[in-house]
Amino acid sequence: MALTAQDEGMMQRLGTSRPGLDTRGRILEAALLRFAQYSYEETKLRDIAADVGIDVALVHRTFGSKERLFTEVVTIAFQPRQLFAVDRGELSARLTARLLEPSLDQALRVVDPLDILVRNLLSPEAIPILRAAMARDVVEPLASKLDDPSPQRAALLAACLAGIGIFRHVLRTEPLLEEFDDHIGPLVARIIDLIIGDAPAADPRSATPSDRSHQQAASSPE
Amino acid sequence: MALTAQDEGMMQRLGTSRPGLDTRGRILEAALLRFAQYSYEETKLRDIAADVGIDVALVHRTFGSKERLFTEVVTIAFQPRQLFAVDRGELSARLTARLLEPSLDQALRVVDPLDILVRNLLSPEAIPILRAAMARDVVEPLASKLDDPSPQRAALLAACLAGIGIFRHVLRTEPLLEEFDDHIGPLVARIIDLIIGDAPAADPRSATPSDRSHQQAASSPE
DNA sequence: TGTACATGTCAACGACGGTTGACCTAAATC
DNA sequence: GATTTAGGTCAACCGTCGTTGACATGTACA
Repeated sequence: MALTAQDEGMMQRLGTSRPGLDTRGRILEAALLRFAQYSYEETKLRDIAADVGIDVALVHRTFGSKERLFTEVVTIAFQPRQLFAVDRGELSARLTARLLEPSLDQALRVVDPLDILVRNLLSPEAIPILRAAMARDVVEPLASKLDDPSPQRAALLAACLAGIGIFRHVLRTEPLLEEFDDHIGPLVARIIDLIIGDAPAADPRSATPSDRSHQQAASSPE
Repeated sequence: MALTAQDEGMMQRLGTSRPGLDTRGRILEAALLRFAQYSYEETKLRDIAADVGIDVALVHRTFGSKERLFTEVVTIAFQPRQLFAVDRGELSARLTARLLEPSLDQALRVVDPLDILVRNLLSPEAIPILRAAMARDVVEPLASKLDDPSPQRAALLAACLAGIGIFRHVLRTEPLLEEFDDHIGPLVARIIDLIIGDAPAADPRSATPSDRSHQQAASSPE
């Protein structure tokens, strides 16, 4: 993910306007980082252009519009990153580990779907794009790994993970800021396990104390 | 947007420039609804002004700036709504019920902290304001109700709830859109119970993230 | 060689939205 | 009655940002 030394070397070697030299790719790369770090509105084409070292107009015309650039970024970022390509047993460990990472890591320039999602979840123009990507690249593949094939659990899991990600990396809520310790880390893992957990047969009607109250709650408002 | 019949009646009854007639209050009310339904950037002072039936300039000058208006809105919305003023046993029911509500309900003019939070969580200018309100009005009072006095569980709970709220009301993720049914509703309640759940003593050390044995913990709080 | 096309730059347009200042009007005050 | 003052309008300012069009340059190809 460097763009730097090597690429610039190539730049010089190949001349400024060498056709193939993938300015497009470099724009995408820069955009990826920007959108993972800032919201849709915060991310300005001019900044991306500056990152790459070209003019805004070129950024714009290369992709047709900011929206289309974002769409490509999302598509790339949501590319099956094999985050889910593990046994169900390892899933919570994997996901917890991801959440544990100290921060959206621009130092390593690792861009994860979660980064993009978390940063842009509320931007009106980004929402439709993210919704589609979520369904296609997250909820569906995740659901297919669960005993319960319905997408609801998968969506619920994604929602909770995103919530935690937002509170940590965007809102920067104090108590969640530190490295998850022995106390909170396993709790997160348990939440994940609970959601992806055993068969849906978890018996909605009878058991948990929350059930009774849930019933009344459902019928009450209004 | 709303504030129609009754308000306009008052308007006429009292004359256009009746001093006390709390134009300020009406602005706040309109702003509350706007910010609960749209993001910070989406919410335009001009719209709020139109809602109230006055000029933008007045809205602006009444509060000094958009930011300060937002701050007041947040302060009001986060006012102890006694969402947490229940026994711990009822907490998950209460919170689940809140999440169950069909949508951010502008018809009933019920504005909840969750609405405001969920809509504005990513707006750069809103974040510092929300962070403060979260800590003061949510995490702290919530934490005080838990066995585990540390604010981490409370923050974690808030994060998950916000995530679910965002996916439902903002992203509008398909599988979470319908009313929570018997299947997913109790699951949410169990998640909540798990987080606020039993003593932190849940053995942090031994539990590997993928440890399955803790399912019961969810179903037997208290 | 000349023409086409890709790769760029530069300057400006145009919409939007928070903010500001001049001004108007009607109560309240002296 | 004159003056202050709060409540309010109107028009314009100003910065930002996606977007567009005119133009330059170099490589490819007939």
